[in-house]
Parts: sequence; structure tokens; C-alpha cells
Amino acid sequence: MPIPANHSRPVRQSAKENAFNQLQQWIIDGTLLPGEKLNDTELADALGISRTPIRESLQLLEVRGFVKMFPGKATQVTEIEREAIKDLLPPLAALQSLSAELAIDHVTEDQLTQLGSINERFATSIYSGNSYAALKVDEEFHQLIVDITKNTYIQGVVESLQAHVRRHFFHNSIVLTEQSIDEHKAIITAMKHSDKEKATAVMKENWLRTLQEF
Amino acid sequence: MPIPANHSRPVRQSAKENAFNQLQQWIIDGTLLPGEKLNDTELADALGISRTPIRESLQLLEVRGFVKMFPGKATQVTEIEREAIKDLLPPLAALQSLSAELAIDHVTEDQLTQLGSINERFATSIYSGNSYAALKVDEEFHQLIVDITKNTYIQGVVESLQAHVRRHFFHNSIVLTEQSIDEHKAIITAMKHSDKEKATAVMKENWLRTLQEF
DNA sequence: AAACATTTGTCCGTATGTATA
DNA sequence: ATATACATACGGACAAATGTT
Repeated sequence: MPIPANHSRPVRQSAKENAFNQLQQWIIDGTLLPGEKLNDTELADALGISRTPIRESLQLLEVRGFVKMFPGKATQVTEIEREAIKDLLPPLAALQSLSAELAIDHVTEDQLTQLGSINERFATSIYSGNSYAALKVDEEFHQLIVDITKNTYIQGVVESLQAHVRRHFFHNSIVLTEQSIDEHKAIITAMKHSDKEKATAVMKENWLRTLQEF
Repeated sequence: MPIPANHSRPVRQSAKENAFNQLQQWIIDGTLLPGEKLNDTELADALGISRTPIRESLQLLEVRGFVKMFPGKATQVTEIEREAIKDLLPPLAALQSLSAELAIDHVTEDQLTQLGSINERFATSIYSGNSYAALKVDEEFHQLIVDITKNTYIQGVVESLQAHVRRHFFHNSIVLTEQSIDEHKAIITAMKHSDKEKATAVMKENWLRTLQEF
């Protein structure tokens, strides 16, 4: 049997990376509860690896704000307050809004088409009531806009903030509504017409509206 | 002899933390050159500690964008392109601008006074030609505004982006001018009058002007 | 192509410091 | 207050992977 030319090289998966992804997922979806104490020996056993990659993962998760380490004392999952979404969305809205503005200078016809088709899948998810699918597609939509800016600083920050949005979703503090579909359309149209003012305004509204509904 | 009541407890500083601060400083001020290969054993010997805290520090520095790790291959200091400042300042301007807006809802008379006195020290540094002192005081000014928002998400992101600004300063891509003094005054005045529009506009201009001069 | 040299990734033991009885 | 139990921070050795001769 011919071995499929796996052009995407197997990207050496380190134990640390696996642990990081797994732990972050567990924190986001609530498997690891807010305030829960994390014992590295325990986690190491659970994941079948040693304490070192666990410790390294926990430190990265601390930077992301998912765990808090008390040196020499303990490590625990950060609390998640419903109210925190009020602090989270404004900076994210500001950066997404900036991304829309910056993306206008780089966006191609092809990418605009792509945004349109993503938004169609978003509409489908919304109408079918699959809210988690909708969230993921919504993320995909905004992620593409951020990527178009080719701004690595924005990319890094947004990725981190988005992870927190996802966590809030699992803790039932976020709801996506039909209105987002039209807002996305408006954003695409504004980008097509290079209307920065409109694009930034709608984008900001798209993110902050969630707060008003909160 | 009576032991002085050191109320500010010595804050157990770990080897990792020391290493992180030292390495970050070395990268910012150019002691560790862009592109330079980092051998953890070497660094461990240099700092008189083991590889573990060094590796942990390097991983945190990677998140911050100061080093890039190639798993199994090597770790090196990230390059610094003069052009990168064009990507760095817009998101920072957006967040500082947002901070000014949010700070208005929480700021006290006392803090406004404090901002004024910081700005006086800033002016002194500018006029005396001590540009690094000016940079640090400027950072202090904006840091206080960010702190007033009490928004931990913004605080974390800004701290990270500011470190990059500092690095660009050492690589001679940033110059602070007298104009900032008046802009700071305008920001304080706008905050005092709860004029969000004015505060955000001036703050944004204050950060983006550096790009125009670039 | 294969063995070597080098560097990173992981494991685990120990010391240090913290909380509890 | 002292001692005990326990979790973390660090160190050093081994294993795995890379690239080099």
C-alpha cells in the first residue's frame, strides 16, 4: 500500500504541548472546575507523563490566565465570574475592530468570498440551534479577519482572549444571536467598499452587543 | 539588634523569576542579540542555576515573543525589524485609548493629581535629554491609567506589548518628543471632564504619532 | 549511510518552604 | 510552639531527536 504523501509533516508532538492543550480544554469546558486545586503529580499520572511537562504547561496556562500559581503553596484553576465578561469583551472588541480596519488594506476578493461562505455556515448553525458549532464558526470568521491583517501582535493577543470567550460560553454567559449574521454581512460589505469607519463601527457593535444582552 | 519589621515580605523570588527578568532585560537592551542562539546549559551556568528554571523562563519568553523555540532543534532570540513597530503600535494605541475611556469611570481626584505629577517628571526628563528616563516615566503614566481601569485582561496584554516597545527603544526605533507632554495634559484634562471622546482621541494620537515620525 | 556529537525533552529524586495537627 | 505531612522548586541524569562528519 502506498504511503500517502503526508505533506503536512507530523509536527512532533511534545508531551508538554499535548498536556497544555488537554488541560486548557478541560479548564474551558469545565472538566476542571474553577478554584479546583491542581496537583501536578496527579495530573502527571492522569496523562501518563512526568511532572515536568505538566509544570511547564501550567506555567503557560498561568500566563493565559487559566490557572493561578502560588509559589511553594499551590496551583489552582482560576475562578470564572460571570461579571468578568464585562472586562473581557471591550478589549477584544477594540482589537477586532482594529483588525477590520487593518484588514481592508490587505484583503483579497478571494478572502471576501471566503468570509461570505463562513458566514453562511454560521447562519446554518444558528438556525439549527447548534450554539457551540455557531461559536466555533463565529470564531473562524473573526479569526480570518485577524489573519488577514498579518499582524502577529494582534494575532497572539486575540487568540488568548478568544480562549477566555470560549470558557465563558461553556459557563453559559454567552449567547450568539441571529443579529450577528447581518452584522457579519455588513462587515463584509464595508470591507469590500473599503469603508473603514463602517467596518470598525459594526465590528465593535458586534462584540459589545453581547454585553448589552448579558 | 532588633530585626527591622520588614512588612513588605521578601516575596520569595524564585530562580525562574530571576532568570526570566534577567533574560528579558538582556533581550530588550540588546545584550542578547536578535537571532542569537540560546544554549540553556550555557545560560544555566551563567546564572548559576540549573537548566530547569532557564527552560521555564525561555518558554515564557516565547509566549511574549522574545524568543522562538524550534522543538528539538534550537532556541533563539527573535529578530527585531524596525518595521515591526508599525504592527506593534496600532493595537497598543487601541488598548491605551480604550483604557483612557474606561478609566474615566473609576478615576479619583487623587489619581488625576498623581498623573499630573508623573507628567511633570516626564517633562523634566524630556527637557534634560534623558530619553531612557523619559521612556520609563512615560510608561509609568500610561501604566497608571491602565491600572485605574482595574481590567486584568487589558493589564496583561499592555504589559506584554510595552516590553516590546522598550525593546524597540533600545534598538533606536522610537523617539519621544516634547509634544507628548501637552498630549498628556490634554488626556488628564479630558479625564477630569469625563470627556471620553476627547480622551480616547488624544490617547490614540499620542501613540500613533510615533509612527508618523518614524 | 552510519555512527557521532550536540541539544533538547523528559523523568525522578531531593531540598525547601507551607500548612496543619 | 514544635513537629509532621505535603506540595512545590530545583537539580542532575537519562532518553530522544537533530544534523554532521
